[in-house]
Formats: sequence, structure tokens, C-alpha cells
Amino acid sequence: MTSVEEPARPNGRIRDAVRTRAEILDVATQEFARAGYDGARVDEIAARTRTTKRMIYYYFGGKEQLFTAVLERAYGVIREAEQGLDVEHLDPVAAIRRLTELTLDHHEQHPDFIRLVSIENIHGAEHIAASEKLGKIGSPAVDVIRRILASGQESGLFTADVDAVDLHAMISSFCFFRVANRHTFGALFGRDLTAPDRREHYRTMLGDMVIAYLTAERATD
Amino acid sequence: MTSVEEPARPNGRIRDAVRTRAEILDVATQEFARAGYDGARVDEIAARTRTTKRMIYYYFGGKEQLFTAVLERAYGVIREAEQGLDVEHLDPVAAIRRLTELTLDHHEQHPDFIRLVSIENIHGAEHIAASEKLGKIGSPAVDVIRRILASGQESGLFTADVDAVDLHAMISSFCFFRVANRHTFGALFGRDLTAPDRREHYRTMLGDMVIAYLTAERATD
Amino acid sequence: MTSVEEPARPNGRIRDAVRTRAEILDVATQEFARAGYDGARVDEIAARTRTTKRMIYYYFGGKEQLFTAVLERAYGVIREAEQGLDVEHLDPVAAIRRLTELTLDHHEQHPDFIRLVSIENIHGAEHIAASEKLGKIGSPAVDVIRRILASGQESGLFTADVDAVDLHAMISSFCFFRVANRHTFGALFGRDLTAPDRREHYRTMLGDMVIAYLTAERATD
Amino acid sequence: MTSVEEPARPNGRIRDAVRTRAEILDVATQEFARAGYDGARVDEIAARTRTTKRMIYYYFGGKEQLFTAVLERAYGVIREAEQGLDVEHLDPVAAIRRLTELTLDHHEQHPDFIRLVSIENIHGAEHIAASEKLGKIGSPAVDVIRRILASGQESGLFTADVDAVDLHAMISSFCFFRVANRHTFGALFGRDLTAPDRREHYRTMLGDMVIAYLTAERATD
DNA sequence: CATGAATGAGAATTCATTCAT
DNA sequence: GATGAATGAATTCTCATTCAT
Repeated sequence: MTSVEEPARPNGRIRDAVRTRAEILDVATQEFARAGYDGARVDEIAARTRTTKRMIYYYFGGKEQLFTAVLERAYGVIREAEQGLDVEHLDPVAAIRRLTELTLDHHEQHPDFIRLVSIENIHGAEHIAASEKLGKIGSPAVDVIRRILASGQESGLFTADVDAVDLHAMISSFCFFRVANRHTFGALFGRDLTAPDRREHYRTMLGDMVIAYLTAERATD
Repeated sequence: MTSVEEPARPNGRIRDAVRTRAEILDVATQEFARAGYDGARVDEIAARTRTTKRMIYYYFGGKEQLFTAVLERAYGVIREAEQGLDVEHLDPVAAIRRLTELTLDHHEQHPDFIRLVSIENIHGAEHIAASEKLGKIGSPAVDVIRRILASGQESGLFTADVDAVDLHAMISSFCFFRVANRHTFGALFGRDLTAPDRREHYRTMLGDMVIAYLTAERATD
Repeated sequence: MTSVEEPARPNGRIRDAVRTRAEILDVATQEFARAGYDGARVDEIAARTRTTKRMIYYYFGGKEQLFTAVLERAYGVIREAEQGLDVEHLDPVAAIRRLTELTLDHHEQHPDFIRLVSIENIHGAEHIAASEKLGKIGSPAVDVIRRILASGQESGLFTADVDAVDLHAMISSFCFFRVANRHTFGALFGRDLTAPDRREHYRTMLGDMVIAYLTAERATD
Repeated sequence: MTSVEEPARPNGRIRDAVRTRAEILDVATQEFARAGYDGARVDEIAARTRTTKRMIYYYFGGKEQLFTAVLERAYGVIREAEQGLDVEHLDPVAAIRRLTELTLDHHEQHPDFIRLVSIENIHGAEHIAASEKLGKIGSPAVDVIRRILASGQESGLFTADVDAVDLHAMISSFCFFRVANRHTFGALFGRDLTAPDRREHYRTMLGDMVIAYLTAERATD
């Protein structure tokens, strides 16, 4: 009889399989983010990996599915980060300000993710649609916003009757644009939206705007 | 002002050349916007034109230059539209609100332009850099904003010490995001940011936010 | 007669081996018949089996040998059926007619076998040549024909001086063609040679033809 | 001005195009006939041609369409040959005998065509179905048979009430089988159905059989 | 100015087979 | 006996670009 008592831990080969898969995803993320879906080369991805092109097909099935897997993992990372948001102990105004700052920082720290999302939009979000993992996953950030808004509205601090998803869109817009469109914006206006010495400026500006909006005096309906 | 009038009576061949060039640009705009730079096919562009593929090379030199020409024309159209902005007869608050509305409408009406800009950003704005026409062209909209801000600040209506380019970025962010990222946003949050029956909602929301920001009560520095 | 009985009580493993082997052959038969030798996929065969691809190599050695094994078993089935032919108690004319009918029926009932034979002919019968089991095995049907012809010629019923192998070829031709070429024939002539409601027609037609040939009045040489 | 008086004849390049196309078809016919659809290699076909693999895709679109074009031409050749059948000046019996002989000869002379038809049947005649040229084209041979049968039946020489398409199937069966299945038949029965010194034997045999069938004494219905 | 034919270089994908356990 | 992971070598197909006229 062969040894049946295999350790519960995966053996070396399986462990390698997991690592190889992750390595392919790492490289593919960079390559897709760098060149777009059609611009990325499976050959190039393979070359920058310790495995062969053949393994990409073995693990993922094809370029399309590889891109989907890249997206899935990228969104997963974002979700994890959002789950780590810890702002609800602050008062509503401070919480929103902190949230906008963290959102801006986070976008700045993940330019590849931003690019992947731009690319996926060029392709009509078809990979998200094809993914089982990525159907309406919502976002922890929206949940956080929803709770802060409820708290702020209850206390009368927030006068705006704004929806959490819409506010999330509003906040994300600037954070996303700042990174995604920095090349054309820089080229056309000569201003680098992601210059480190202007980061604080934009963090403040975005926070000011959102807070101003939420707390503005409003005529009684 | 540059001469907008075409020279009187170009002969038939020149006229055809102009028309052919325009036709190629029309089709190429759609095709690049649809599929991205690498996803677009020169064959496909040619096939949807009354001329042949050879003409694309004759007129533009290659795919790269064709894309640059597409970008140049697209930005030109935007600039022309911005030059038509007529809001300075309004009081600063109304002017800003009107400007945000027009900006939002304009983005919605030009999804292909939005896509081209996303695509150009994926490619690091290298075509803008290579273009002679598109160096730091700025934008008439920024000039308009600059003048409104000056007026509003002078009159004390605007308390914020905001820069015109930054405010332009802020306004554009939401308008751009709403169109560019509508696919992923819709897929992930189940909300169509460009649904016609929500357009008014977003116009108001964006205007409210910008106005709130500009007019917020501020502690004296 | 060869021993048909399996050895008493093979142990479980052997039994499994026998069953696994048979299962692979079943699936491989379908797959080769469906797609041809080169069109068949070892992966596909394995996937439709309860075992793995590795087992195919373990049991058969490779795709080539698997196909040979499929052929060997298919010819074996045919031979067994032919051995069951029981027409010699009939008078020669009735016996030939019955034989043609059974042959026609049998071909119709084994379209996969027909396809395998077509495929093997495309490959110049190289697998038969490579097989130890399939060297000039002849066919029980030919033996039956030989005996009927001898009887018919002896009694003067059959006037034709025909060879058993040739007559077998003649009978098989139509039965084979009717199944093997039904797709092209149907597509080109709009007639389905294997339509159930025409089966009786073709059985009669073939029998008539063979009988007419064997019993035709002939000038004395 | 450039010379407008181009000769009505196609110029050198076009002429080459026609020749190149024909050359590709020649080689592809051999290669597909030799190895089957899946066994054939586009690379191999290209290598045996004066052009490159790229041209095969330029001219035909792909392997599938190339095979279809090969089939179309092969069937075209057959039809042309059948249109040259000149047997109707003979009396019905002689005409049928001559027709069977010519059919047998023709199959023997076109083994590649036979193989292509076998291959197409393995693939369910899908390429014929996809071809615009090859939909129910029927066959001139059937028309000839139809007229001979009518004449023979009218004169009372032919007693059989046989349909022309069925008789064509019957005659073709043997001619086809003799070539298509010669490898397996030879391997299993040790008889070469296409041995030159047996050709006359089979021509006679087939003619005898068909004539016997058509002229057999029949009980009055 | 205009055009159909041509193409080199490369791209994604597949397949039978083997290895480590 | 049995198995999932791995893979080298091919295979089909594509694409931007240029040539001859």
C-alpha cells in the first residue's frame, strides 16, 4: 500500500502550483495594466514568469480568462482594503473627511487597479459580467458611507439627502480621475494631478467639497 | 481668429481628399473608441470606408498617426464646444451651476471622446505628446472658470481660494467618471449612472456640491 | 470455440482493470468514429471516462495503439455477428437473399464501425497492418457465401461463376456506401439512403440484384 | 496620364493570383486526401506551394474554407467528366454497361476525390452544407441514367421499376468501395480490388450485375 | 491620387505525452 | 496500479504594412 497518510498541508507541487498561479497573476496584472487587454502579450507575460506560456493556458484557459482572473483578484484586494476602513468611531464629519482621504490615498497607491478598471470599461465590463465572483459584489466602502450618512443625518449635521452609492461615485470620481487621467490632464494643462507635493492639497480640497455639500445650509422644502 | 472658411472652390479632387480624410477619421474614431488602440483594426476601419486601406497609409502614415489625428480632431471638437460656452452674463453662482450642467451634458453626448481619452491615458498620453497640435492647449472651459471665480471671489460670494484648473478637474472628474466607468459601476453596484431619468439628479447634485464648496462659510485664516 | 467464460473470480483490481479498459474503448470508439483519428482528442476521451488520461497511456501506450485496439474490438464484434449467421438451412436463393438483408441491417446498426473503417482506409489501413490480431482474418461471412455459392452452383441454380470474396465485396459495397456516404449523398441528391421508410426498399433491391446476377441466363461458353 | 488602355485580359499579377490559387488547391487536395481534414497541415500545404501560408488565409480565409474550396473544385471536375458521358446513342443495355464501365474507370482514376468524399462524410458533409456551390447539385450521371432507364423501360428491355438515383447509388457503391476501402479489404481478405489485372473482371462483373437486375424476368404483378 | 495583391513577423491556442509522487 | 501537474513542439490564424501598377 502506498502511504495514505499524506500531510493535510498541500505537497510541494501543489504549493508550487499556488505560487505559480499567483506569479502569473502578478505579471499579468502589470502587463495588462501597462498595455491594455489587446496590447498585452501572453508571450510577454509568460516570459516574465518562471513558467511557460503553456501553463497560463493550463491554469487559466486563455487570455480572456486570465484577464478576468486578474480583475477578480484586483477587486478582491480593494474590497479587503475597504473592509479595513476604520472611521466609524469618528464623528460623521471627521469620518467622511477621513474616508475621502483614505480613498484618495488608496487610488494613488493602486494605479494598476485604476488602469485595469479603465481597460475593463473600454470593453464594456464584459469580463465582470462573465465572472461569477464579480457579480454585484457591492463594496464595503458604500456600506461605511451609508452608516456615516445615516448617523450624520440623524444628528442633523448633514443636511443633504444623498444616497450612499451616489456619494461613493462622487468621491471615487475625483480619486479615479486624478490617477487615471493624469497623463492627458498633465499633457494638456501642464499640471500633474499626482505630484506628491500636491497630494495634501487635493486631499483637503476633496474633503472640503464633500463636507461642504453634506453640511450646506438648505432652504426648507 | 483663424480662417474658418474653406478656400473658395477647391477643385473636385481636393474636395474629395478632404471628404475622404474626414470619412476615415469618422470611422476610425468609432473603431478606436469601440475597441481601444490595439483592439482597433486598420482593416476594419478601411472596410467601413469608401476608400481602401492603402489610403489610410497615404493620408495618415500609419495606425499610430491615425489615432493621433483622431485625438486631435476630437479635442478640437471639444474646444469648439467650450468656446461656445455663454455663461458669463450670469451671476457667478448661476454661471458655475450652468457650467457644471453643460459640462455634464457635454460628456454624456460624447461618449466616444471619453473613451478615446481613457485609451490615450492607458497609453501614457504618448500620442498627445507626439502631436504638434495638442501640446498644452489648455481649455476654453478653464478660462471661463477662471473668470467666474475671479468675479465670485471679488464679490465675496465665493469664499474658497480655489484654482481654476483644479476646479475644472473636480467638475470633469464626475462628468467623466459617470460616462467612462458606467459599465463597471453598473455591473458592481447595479446603478446606471447614465440612466436618462437620473440625469437631472446628477446635474443638480454636482452643481450643489460645487456651489456648496465655493460658497461654504469658512473660518478666517 | 474460444473460451468465452472469464476466469472464475478475478479479484477486484483485475476486474476493475478489465472494466476500465472496456470503458476507455467504448468512449474512444465513439470519439474516433465521431471525429476521425486526428480529430479525436485524447483529452476528450479521458474526460468522458471515469479514469484519467494517464490510464489511457498506461493501458494502451498511446493514441495510435488505442485506435488500433478500438479497431480490433470493432472487427471482433463484426466477426462474432457473422459467426451467428444462420442461413445455410435455406435454399441457396433464399440463403443469399437473407444474407444480403442481414448484411444491410448489420451495417445500418453499426454506423460507428463503418466510420472507423472509413477512417482506417484514409490512413491506408496502417493500424490493421500493425495489429497482430487483424492480419488476414478473413470473415465468417465469406465462408458462408462460399458454401452457399457452392451449393447453388452444384444444383445449377446459380449460373454465375463468381468468387465468394468478390460477391462479399459487391454486397458490402452497397451496405457500406449507404451508411458511410449518406451525408454527402443526401446533401447532393436530396435522398436519405438510410431513411427508415426506405430500408425495406433497399433490402429488396439489393437482394434482387444479387439474385438476378447469380441466376441470370447465360450463353454457354 | 497613365496608360488607361489596359488589355482586357487580366494583368500579370491577377494571372498569378489565379495560378497561385489553383496551385494552392492542387496541393491542398493532395494533402487533405492524404491525411484527412484534421491530419492535413496548413503549414505543409504552404510549404509545397510557391507562396506562403499567409496567402492561403488571404485567398481562402482559413483551413475550413480551403477544404470547402477543394471539395467544390473536386466535385466540379467530376461533374464535367459526367457531362462528357456519351452513351445515349447506344441501345439501353449497351448504354448501361458502358456507363458502369466508365463510372468504374473514373473512380479508379480519381482516388483523391474518393478520399475527399470519405473525409467529408466523416465530417457529416458539413462543408457541402456550408458551400453555396454544392447544394443539391445532383449529377449529370443521374440524368443520363434516367434517360437510359426510360428508354429501356419503354422498349420493354428493362423489367425493373428502378429509380435513377437509386441505380446511381448502386453503381457508385461498388466503384467507390473498390477504391475507398481497398486498404482494409486488402489487409483483411488479401485481395487487391484495384489490381490492374482484375480491373476488367470487375468492370464485367458490375455490368453483368446491373444488366441482370434490369432485365431479369419478373413475375407479373 | 488610387488600388488590389501580397507578406513577414508574430499572436493565441492546442495537443499528445511524460513526470513526480 | 494510479494520479494530477506539467510541458515542448507544433498549429491555426492575425495584423500592420508595402509593393506593383
